[in-house]
Amino acid sequence: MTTPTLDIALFWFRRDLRATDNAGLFHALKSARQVHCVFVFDREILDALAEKRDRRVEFIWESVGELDAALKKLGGGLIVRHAHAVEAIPQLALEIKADAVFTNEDYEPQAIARDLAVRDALMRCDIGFHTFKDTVIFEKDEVLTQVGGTYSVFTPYKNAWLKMLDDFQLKSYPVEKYRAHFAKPVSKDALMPLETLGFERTNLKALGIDAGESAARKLLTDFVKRIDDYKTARDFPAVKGVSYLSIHNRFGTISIRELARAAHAKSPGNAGAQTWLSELIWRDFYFQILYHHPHAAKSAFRPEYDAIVWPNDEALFSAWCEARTGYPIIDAAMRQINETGYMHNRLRMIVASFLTKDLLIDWRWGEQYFADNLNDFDLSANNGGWQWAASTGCDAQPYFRIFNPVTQSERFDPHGKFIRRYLPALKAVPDKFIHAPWMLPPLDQQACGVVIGRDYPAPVVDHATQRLAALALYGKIKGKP
DNA sequence: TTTTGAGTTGTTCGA
DNA sequence: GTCGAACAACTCAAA
Repeated sequence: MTTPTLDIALFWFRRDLRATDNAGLFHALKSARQVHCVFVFDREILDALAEKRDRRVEFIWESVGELDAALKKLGGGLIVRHAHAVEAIPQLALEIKADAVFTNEDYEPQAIARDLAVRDALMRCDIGFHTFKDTVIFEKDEVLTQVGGTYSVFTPYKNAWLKMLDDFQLKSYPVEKYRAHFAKPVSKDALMPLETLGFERTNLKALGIDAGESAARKLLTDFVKRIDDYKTARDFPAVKGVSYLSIHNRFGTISIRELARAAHAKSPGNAGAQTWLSELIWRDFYFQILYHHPHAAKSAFRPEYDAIVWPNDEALFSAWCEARTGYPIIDAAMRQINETGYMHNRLRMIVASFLTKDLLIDWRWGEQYFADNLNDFDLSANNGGWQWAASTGCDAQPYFRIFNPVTQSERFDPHGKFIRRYLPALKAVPDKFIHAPWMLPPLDQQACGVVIGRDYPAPVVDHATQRLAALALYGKIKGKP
């Protein structure tokens, strides 16, 4: 064991709410004789939330509670504050007479600005600020082309990523090894009730979404048993085929290295594990894309697509948001996000394609709706996904890839099991018509109690017509700078 | 420098 | 019902 070089350090938790395999925490404990831990409920972020019932805030609050308990078990504990992080961190660092603040790197534009401000404030007090890679396997400048450039196409990025992967990248950071270096927390800084933060309980528990490290590990254990089937099962929203770990990835209640280790261990010869690992690589990919191309957060990754003049019909947008487009797969998917804050990945693609290429609405409207409503919302992945669907992003495939909502529905929800779960009005519609109920002859509509236009909306647009309109819309900007 | 091969998740049309 | 071609042409990354 090395001798600590610092006396007192502060470790700042952000999107890494766990006490195991935590790179920054490990380095803080290794470097300092005494480490205090803090989590700040940042007013900068919380005050901007209009809705006071927010599953994400509740999830964080729950996870922080479990984190505090885990740290106490290790001999430490958590200082919890409700403040502006930019001021609170330097202030706390001074209070505890810290020599340095340690944290894990956050790559989002707003986080980068916040951390710069904190670094500056700390520097003025002669306090160090050290950040570590923890959120990703490979960060911004690690996976580069042969001439040192950054990748903007996924497949070569993935190949280079896999080539670089070794035991070092996958190793765990055993926090418990330096447990003797945890400082005892001060009792007045204990976790406050959710109400004190200005928030209320949501239906998180009722939805079966459990917060914290223990819940994440339980999900992983369960998923690893199903991972062999992942490659095909992941596309069917009515099937339990995916890991459901996205929210834990968002808040770091499980280490990305732990997930990659699980996938990598099974990867050779296991198509499911390979496919899932590939999803983790996508996550790294979009993190580095946004870091190197920050303009993509607000505009098209390929600037020429900013020239598209979106019709942006507000009534159609409302129909999309409120799950009354008349396309069952779209409406069921939108009900899923509205009721649970989650949407199956296949459905995210289908509704995104529908919003941009059938309703001809700016992808940023949809991106914002997802940002407001997804429990697992992550700027880089959400932005990358929307730009992919809108054909304005990294994907080099042509813009005429337009999902047919009926075909997708038939392929990925063949018996309408998912549709019926969220649209009980369509319960009695035969499988043959569940994907396009407007095709039901009027007498049959009467018979199964679903009169189109009365019990379920007529389609707000005609796909074939809108497809051509989308092609024309994108075609207009073709070849222009 | 030039060339070559390829690009997450698709759809439609016509044989 | 199944299958291959067309959708059009560009950019990326490596050879």
